[in-house]
Amino acid sequence: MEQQASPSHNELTLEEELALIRRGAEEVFPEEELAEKLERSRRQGRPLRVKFGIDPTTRDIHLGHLVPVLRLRQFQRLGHQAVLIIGDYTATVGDPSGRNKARPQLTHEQVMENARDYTAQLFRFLDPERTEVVYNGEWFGRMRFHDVIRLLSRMTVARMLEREDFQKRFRSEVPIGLHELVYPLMQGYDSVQVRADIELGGTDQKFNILVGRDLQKEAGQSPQVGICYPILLGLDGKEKMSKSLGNYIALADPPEEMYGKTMSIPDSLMEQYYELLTTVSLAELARLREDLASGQVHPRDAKRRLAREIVSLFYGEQAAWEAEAHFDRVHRERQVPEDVPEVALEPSRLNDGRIWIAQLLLTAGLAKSTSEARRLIVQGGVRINGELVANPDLDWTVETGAIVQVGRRRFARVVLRG
RNA sequence: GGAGGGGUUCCCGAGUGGCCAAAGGGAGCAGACUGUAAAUCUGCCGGCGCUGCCUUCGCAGGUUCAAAUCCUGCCCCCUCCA
Repeated sequence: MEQQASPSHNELTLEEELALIRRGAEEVFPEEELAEKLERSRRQGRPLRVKFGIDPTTRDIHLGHLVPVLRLRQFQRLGHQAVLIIGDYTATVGDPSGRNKARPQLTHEQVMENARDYTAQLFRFLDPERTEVVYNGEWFGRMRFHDVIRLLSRMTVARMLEREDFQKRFRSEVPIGLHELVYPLMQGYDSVQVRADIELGGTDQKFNILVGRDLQKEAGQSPQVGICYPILLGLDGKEKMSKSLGNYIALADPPEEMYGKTMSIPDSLMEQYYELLTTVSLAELARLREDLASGQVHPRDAKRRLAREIVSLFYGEQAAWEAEAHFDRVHRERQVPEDVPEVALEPSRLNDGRIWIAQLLLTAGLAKSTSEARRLIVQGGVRINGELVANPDLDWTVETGAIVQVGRRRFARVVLRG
């Protein structure tokens, strides 16, 4: 799939290297400095230090988090040095970038726990030989109050409040905590500490990355180049991918789910996903775009391939084909999947071997309440063994092995226990 | 510290004594169409074995036949002044 780019600089021209690096990037600033840095790196035989920071604020990471990581991997394959910053300190502050309210502040213990999971997951993609992992608590934990004050003096209130996200919150009277104003300085200071040549991040990180440049300059370092990637949109195609919006594909999702979720994205999202999440070459993507435009390729087939690519990234090609087969069985042929979760019913809870259908849906987790179950039935969304259930008052005679279905894709298999 | 504005159902946001389980929008769910796409159309969208009943409008009390709406206290947020 991906050209396993050689660690040695010499096999690629500068232009080729630049092209690989620029893939998917929405912004590189300053543009010229990137080429200069690469050029100098080649001349001196010194790999660039490419910084990427994560705040372990949650345990499960999703594809959105992965975008810069995959780009970081690209750098490694080109022979550069990844500097992975675990924001154990910054996570307890909370990055306000692009937020419409303050993040909840986590305790250091929570953060450290998350951090373990995080790094384990990321090393499925990164080359440990070329990755330096550092915790920013290393330096922030040692700072004295007067060090903090000195750091704060580098920023002006006006510059902070210019930001769109703060402006919005200010206007709509949503509180802005002072600690939130400190965040960009902390991230910027990380860059000074690790002497970053390049920092990767989402476009929402632009401000923070620029602050890093300022601080580096003041520290007498050559300022880092920022490379920002678009914020990956979620499955709905509208909002950014995020856990709280529920429009995400988690790294931990099983293959079938990854495949299915990918198939449910709007067509308009395919190109972004291809570019940011797969290793399909840019030349091939250009061709695919043409074929789609001319009708040579059905969008559905392009999406099937995308889904396979994404599953392969995590589980390998074999699993990808299996996920596809599973998908076809369930969704194209509309058969019941083979791995339906079971609902265990205790005979003692039955009346004469019967159970109220709404209660069954509730027990099976297919409805949140009997009221909801009722609605689903009335609206024609419930089937037992493929038979539409029309009566919300039905007392159903339990049959072991029966398949209860809500909507198109939620199933449960009834099992009598005892 | 002083003055003013505000806290409504998942989110935004209307509602200032009964017609309010609370307008409208968004999200979500179900149905039709389809490629588990988009767009569109229809319905639902607090709970309860549900033609009825119960619980909700920051919290706690009170007035009233009747309160999201009036009164008192408390908590939280915002703005302006300093």
